[in-house]
Amino acid sequence: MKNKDFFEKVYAVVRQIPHGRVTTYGAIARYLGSGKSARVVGWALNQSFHTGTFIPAHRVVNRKGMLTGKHYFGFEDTMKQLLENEDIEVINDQVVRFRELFWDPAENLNK
DNA sequence: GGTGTGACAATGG
DNA sequence: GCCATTGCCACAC
Repeated sequence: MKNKDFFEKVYAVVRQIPHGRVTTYGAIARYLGSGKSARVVGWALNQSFHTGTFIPAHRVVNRKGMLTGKHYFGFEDTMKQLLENEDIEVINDQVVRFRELFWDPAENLNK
């Protein structure tokens, strides 16, 4: 098995994020079992664009609920628009009620 | 195979 | 509770 499987898992989890919900890199990392490889999760999303594999990365934010990677969408407004389309309030690149919209894959997907 | 980087997280002050 | 530093894992060069 190649370590690239890690990327596949990341993509799979992000795709399984329900509509109108958001999650954090750390939650995904823990779900994958790495736990401390939260950075790799974000990195995988960045590579996903390069590989052509699109995933709702706008639903994935850091633990602060901030849209750190909005710039990677091409246009900063793109990520914000997508979130607004999901009934998610985004103010100043920050998800409002992020704590309420937080979706933990480890509990919902029940690994 | 070692070094550097990265859309982070946890801990300490 | 916020700011600064450290640790961490995976991938590219």
